[in-house]
Amino acid sequence: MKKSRKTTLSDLSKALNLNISTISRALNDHPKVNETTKKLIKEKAKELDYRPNPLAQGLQKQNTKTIGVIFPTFDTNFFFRVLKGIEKMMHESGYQIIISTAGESRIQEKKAIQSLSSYHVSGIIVFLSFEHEDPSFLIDIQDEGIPLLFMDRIYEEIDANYVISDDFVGMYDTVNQFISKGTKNIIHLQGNLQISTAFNRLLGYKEALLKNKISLNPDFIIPCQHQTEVKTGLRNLFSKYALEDIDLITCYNDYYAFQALEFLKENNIRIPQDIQLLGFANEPLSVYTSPKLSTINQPAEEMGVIASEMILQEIQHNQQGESYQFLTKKMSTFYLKRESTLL
Amino acid sequence: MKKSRKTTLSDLSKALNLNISTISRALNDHPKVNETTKKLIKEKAKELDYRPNPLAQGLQKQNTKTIGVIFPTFDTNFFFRVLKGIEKMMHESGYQIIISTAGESRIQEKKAIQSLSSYHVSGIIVFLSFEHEDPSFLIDIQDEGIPLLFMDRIYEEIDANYVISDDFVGMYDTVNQFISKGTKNIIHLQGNLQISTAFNRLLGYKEALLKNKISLNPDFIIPCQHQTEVKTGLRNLFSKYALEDIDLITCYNDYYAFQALEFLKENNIRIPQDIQLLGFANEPLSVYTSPKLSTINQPAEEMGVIASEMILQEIQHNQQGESYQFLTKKMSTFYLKRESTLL
DNA sequence: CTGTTAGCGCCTTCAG
DNA sequence: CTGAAGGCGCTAACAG
Repeated sequence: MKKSRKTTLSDLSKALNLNISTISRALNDHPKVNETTKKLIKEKAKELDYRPNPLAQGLQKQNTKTIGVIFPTFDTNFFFRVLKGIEKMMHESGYQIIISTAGESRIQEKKAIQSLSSYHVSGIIVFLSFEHEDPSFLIDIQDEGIPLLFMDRIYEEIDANYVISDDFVGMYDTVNQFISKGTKNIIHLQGNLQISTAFNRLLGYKEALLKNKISLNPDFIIPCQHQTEVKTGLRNLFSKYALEDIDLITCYNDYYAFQALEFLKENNIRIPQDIQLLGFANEPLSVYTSPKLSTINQPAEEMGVIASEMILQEIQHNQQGESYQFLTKKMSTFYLKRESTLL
Repeated sequence: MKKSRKTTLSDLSKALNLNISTISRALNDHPKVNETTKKLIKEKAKELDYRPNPLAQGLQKQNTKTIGVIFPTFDTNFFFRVLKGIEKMMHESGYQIIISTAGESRIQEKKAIQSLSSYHVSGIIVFLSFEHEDPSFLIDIQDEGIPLLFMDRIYEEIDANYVISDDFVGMYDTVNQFISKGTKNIIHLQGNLQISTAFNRLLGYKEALLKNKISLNPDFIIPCQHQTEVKTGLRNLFSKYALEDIDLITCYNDYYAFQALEFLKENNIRIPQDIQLLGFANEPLSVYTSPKLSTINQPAEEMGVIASEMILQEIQHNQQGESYQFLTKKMSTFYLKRESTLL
């Protein structure tokens, strides 16, 4: 039950009768170290299973090879897939990932980000869910030299890298396509508009109607703060409208669509014959429903990869003192027909 | 564009003309500090937005308030739910979470754990996926004073906390119950036996047959390394057996069951009238299939919570130099009838 | 109650 | 090419 300590540089230094700084240099492949001693040191290091202490390194260099990631919650699979992409890239580049979820309030969100910054992470990939009236705390973090990359949401005030999926275009194009093929009465199950993705998807829906000169029926936009409200919303709708009045239901996301699917099935409404149903996000489970859910694909994992590449780029540039030009990368979405739609 | 530095203790010290250690003590609520100066210091700290540097603290105290979590992969929703539980508890207790995925080889797995240990995390919650012939590296980490808690898998050689779901009993009880109600011919879609959960679920199946004196038909155990092999396996089975020869298909997990579901539907086999189907794990998506999947529930989020509580306990005991008695907590599973089974 | 000092493990000048 | 010394930010032991 020996509480063994990790071997440190000074352990090596003693073991080899060399100065600690020589050891340090050798291990960092400093050019001005004798090749033979370097080899000697490295061997000894391996023998004693030396592993540098990232805390000490971080304290010294003000930079740990660690990337922070902030999620609003672990609720949807989408984040999971993004994370997988991030994970892959970062580990390839030798970075650790430290994850924090922001919880349910903007105060917690702020705290989570600040806590990450105090860990001297090399950069933070941020999914923000709340509207921050005063985003200056984000700018403060950038000023401390920590690159921020925002996912899926744009802040006009903040100069940074952005990776977003094209929510607007995805919805717009798809609805447009349905209309042009004769679909008339289209519902939208709208998400929480505080969240920009919900806002943009709704916007895509509206614009597509507008473009086709279809007047907006307010009853056809059903606001749901959460997927649990979907069924009630639909019940209301159908208390006022007949089955024939509705052709297609579009949704803020796949989870909303799953709820709608259940509702329709419970009421013996056939999909897609009676009503078509369209999700958004292409969650992996959407292939398992029956009928299989048609949806709009979002390249989640790829978004993670791209985000990682971008923030790594920025980090590198900063380290070398070069200037860096921020980018906004829009990931394209596309309509994925399965069984819950006809077209 | 000022590259502002974070405010440190010595900044406060200068600003207030007080010794740095007084500042430190005041901020840590050390009893022997004058209440007025303490108040003064805290106000100044807030004013300058002082936040302690966890790297420095960690270096000093050999203990960061951080918990490492190792996952084999981000593939299944189960981990996600466990993570949610961990997340909740840890943030309540003021711990950060640092996540690492182990990747596809035992070498990477080892590296991931060691890397976490070098971060001086306060503890590590470990999902191991591979068989390690020489688990001494795990013991080394324990010797360094870092508590390890293993999830969902037991290592006889390693003294530690364990949280596992009762795979054996879950499968055993359920199959037993089906048999006692007259179900005869039961298939098991077996997972990769390297993984102990797969092994235990298979074992539960076998023992249930044994207990009821049903002889084991080797054709009825279909080994699948991965869910992608399920359909082929079933195709083979049905090339040899008729529909009437099979009453129930049990599965290593829900994903296997989803594949089986697809296969059965593709072949116009009715569920549950012709064949019943039983999953394992109660993945959230299992309610969205049709028919809805009957499964064996695993309390994923709760497992995360319990694991967190246990490792936090151990950490606390260690810090106070008390002795600590390791526990093995078995989370109970239960049969959850939905629509894909009759009983 | 407060100040002084040393050190956690590492890197980086500056000398030699 | 190698050694000595200082410091990153913080805490803890020892004085006063």
